[in-house]
Amino acid sequence: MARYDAASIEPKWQETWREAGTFAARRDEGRPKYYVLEMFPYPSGALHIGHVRNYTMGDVIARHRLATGHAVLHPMGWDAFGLPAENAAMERGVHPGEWTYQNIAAMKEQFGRLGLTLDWSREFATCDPEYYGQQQALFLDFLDAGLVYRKNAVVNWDPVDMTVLANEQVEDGKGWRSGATVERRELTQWFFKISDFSEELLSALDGLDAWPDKVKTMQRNWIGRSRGLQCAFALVDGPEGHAEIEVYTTRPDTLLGASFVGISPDHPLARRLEEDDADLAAFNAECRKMSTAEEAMEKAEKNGYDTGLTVRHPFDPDWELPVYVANFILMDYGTGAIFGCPAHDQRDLDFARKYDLPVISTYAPAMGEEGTFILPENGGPAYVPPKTETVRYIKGFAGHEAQTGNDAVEAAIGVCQDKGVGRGVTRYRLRDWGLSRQRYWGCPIPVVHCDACGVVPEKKENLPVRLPEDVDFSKPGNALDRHPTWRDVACPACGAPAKRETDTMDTFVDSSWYFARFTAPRADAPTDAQDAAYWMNVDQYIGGVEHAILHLLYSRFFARAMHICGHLPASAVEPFDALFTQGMVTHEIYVTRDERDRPVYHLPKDVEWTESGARLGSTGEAVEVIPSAKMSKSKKNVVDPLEIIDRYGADTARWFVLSDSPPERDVEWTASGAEAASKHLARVFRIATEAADAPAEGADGADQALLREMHKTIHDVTVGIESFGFNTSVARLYAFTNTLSKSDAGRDARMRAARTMAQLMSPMTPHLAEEIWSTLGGEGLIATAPWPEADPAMLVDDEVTLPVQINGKRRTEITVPRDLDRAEVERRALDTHAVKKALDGNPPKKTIVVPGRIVNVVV
RNA sequence: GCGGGCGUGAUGGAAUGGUAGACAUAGCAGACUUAAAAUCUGCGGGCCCCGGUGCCGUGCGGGUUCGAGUCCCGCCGCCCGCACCA
Repeated sequence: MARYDAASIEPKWQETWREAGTFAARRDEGRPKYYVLEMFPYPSGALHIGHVRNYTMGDVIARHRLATGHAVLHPMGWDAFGLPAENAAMERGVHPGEWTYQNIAAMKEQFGRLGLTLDWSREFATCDPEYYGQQQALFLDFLDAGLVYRKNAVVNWDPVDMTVLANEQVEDGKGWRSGATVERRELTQWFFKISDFSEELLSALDGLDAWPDKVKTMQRNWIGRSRGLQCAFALVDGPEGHAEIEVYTTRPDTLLGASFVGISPDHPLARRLEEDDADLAAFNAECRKMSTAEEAMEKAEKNGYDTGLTVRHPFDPDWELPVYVANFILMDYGTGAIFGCPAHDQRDLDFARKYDLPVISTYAPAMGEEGTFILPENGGPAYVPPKTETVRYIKGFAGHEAQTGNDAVEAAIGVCQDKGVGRGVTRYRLRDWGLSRQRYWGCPIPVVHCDACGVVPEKKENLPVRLPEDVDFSKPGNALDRHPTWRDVACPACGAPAKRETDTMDTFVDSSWYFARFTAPRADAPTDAQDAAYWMNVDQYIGGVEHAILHLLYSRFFARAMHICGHLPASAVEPFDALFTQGMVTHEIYVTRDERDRPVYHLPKDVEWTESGARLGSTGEAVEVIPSAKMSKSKKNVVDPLEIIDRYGADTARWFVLSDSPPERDVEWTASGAEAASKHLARVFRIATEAADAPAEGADGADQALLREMHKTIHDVTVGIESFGFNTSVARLYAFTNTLSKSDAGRDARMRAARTMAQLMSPMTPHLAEEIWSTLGGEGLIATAPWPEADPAMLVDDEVTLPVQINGKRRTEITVPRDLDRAEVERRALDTHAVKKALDGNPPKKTIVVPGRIVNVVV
């Protein structure tokens, strides 16, 4: 009897599939198409177990669809631009391109061992000039269509390294390399006009039925449509040209609770006032020494600076309110100015208490709902009920005394407009997408700056604008910008000497259309109309929930923009029909500190466990263990799946990552269990191949019992795969293995059951399945054999056991024919000893019979 | 801070509002074996006047329901995102 030997089986079948071209995607108008896509990886150089989980899930879907007769597109590529390559260049002196392509080669080899159904003929990396050249063509088309523009925006500036920092590179307000305090600096940058699509991107979410609700909710909140009032507070003795402050508020119903007006440190008035006020200039400078990350701003202590100016309340010219510059007001949102209503906003209340400003409630809980309510002016917290709740207005000026916040806001807007105080507006939180990056390793923005002509787009025939190879990474900053000659170019318009743009594109641009490029990866335009029409949309997109907002929103925008420019059909403006967000694989993090107390991360395989705790295997240095977090290259808490593949085979790794944890949930990686998965596959192989040696005649009824169980398994496993319940499919297959091993059925039934089991396992453990299939005389490749179908007649049992509850607690059970009518079920339940005893001769108060499920008797 | 999610035995987890703990891992006991490995069988939430038609039990506290792990409200803990990490 042959033993299960993954090391010999797996390469054999991989070779067979490769030679047969089993997984090459072909347009076939006679079949339904199915495009399954997992978010493509950053080529860190090492496949980690999170990748294995992610790509195995997609592979299960792809293999299942292949078996159900679909023309499947399952491509793979590399999200290859980005910071890590530049960091490697600075740390090790290796060129980012060389480093990246080496990593790609290494990872591709690792991918190859997993037995995935990938069509490698469509592979590309976003750093390939062929890809980013097409991306530059898209940029030029977007520019033509008015979807791109330039404006000033703030960046994190490291004054020592003289370079722009990513938010990730700012730690506690300091640059990660220099340790210098980071400042904000304004640069002219390129923007995509995603805000033009705010309403469209919001309302179209309603049609995405196969997206997780949580992702749609996050996107809705991110886009953040709000209805409010824009109105002006007239300045008393303001500087010239500053007659009033325009504010935006979503709570105009609280206008009579206003106690101050706050403006952003970047507000034009704040900038004007700091010219004459050194203290304010210092305050603003301090505010600008903050990371551009919104999170940092929200967490920072709320500070204000009293400008000494006052404004008049729009309803009462005698009511003057102080004007503060406040560090928590964003210039990017609304008008960069607010009025503060401390009674109904905790942040404003904290601010008012800090600067001794009045607190004026405009509403309080409705009559009869006061409970232990304390007015904020009497020391209570800010009263901020949901806008849907009915409250009682103390200082209302519009609508009823008792009304919901929503009604009050609309009424207030109406009254204000009638009075000529402001106007109702709809706003969105979503900001335009700044795509400029001051870095080398990205897609060059294909424009030229000419003294005479201004900003001139590069000619399409000159694309791609290639990155230069000879670059210097000995200094921080943009290596492209300091290249001696690359910038020098003739103006595409007038031919005079001009300078290339040295900013490159955000890597989110690269990943915002790769799914479309996969449909025609070698086309000499961004897409090919026929291929796009055939393959789009992505039927199933799979990736991490960490991409729930930015990547997915940007891709939705890009698909619309590409449609406007003629690169995608109208049917593809929502590019992902179904989305699944798989959980992350987490792992402990191991850290030591360098001489400047900065963290140095270590791979789990470099850490050894001794009695005295975790230590570095190489030096014995003690290692600090930080609790599990998302596996990331930067934290180095990654596990090498190759070790498992080397030891047990790819099928074991695949089986293991699919079992146990539900795919949408995070899973903590532990080494234990791989052994068990491997044993199980060996058992499956043995039980399946032994079926051929079974006696021709089985025990009475055993064939029928086995086949009945087989059909139930087909049903359950299929449902599991189609609903991303891979762990339950695996569990069901474990159970069926036990059934088969204990069965007394005859040879034919057992071989049939074993072949079916192999088919059901084939999406998860494809090599093992092929081996069993061929051993048991299956026809052709199991990869393309038609998926088994469950016979509905075999799924139902003749008798069912119903639990009988008394007052909701299970007390006994009855076994009845499946179709027994409700009244008879009730009669039999009431006839049980337990129920009769509980009733004690009295009639039941109520009896609930749920056919096929349960009986509940209320006494 | 704001937005979103998650929380069930020692462990991973199962459960259209209907028998909580399927399936598996670790563990324990047994069979086979000179022995080990492999394999097979069984046990497997807690408590107790422990074999009973017994009590408790799905992070904590309330609520809705004939019935709640599941729905609602309020907490606690952990995780993700916050626009220049990808």
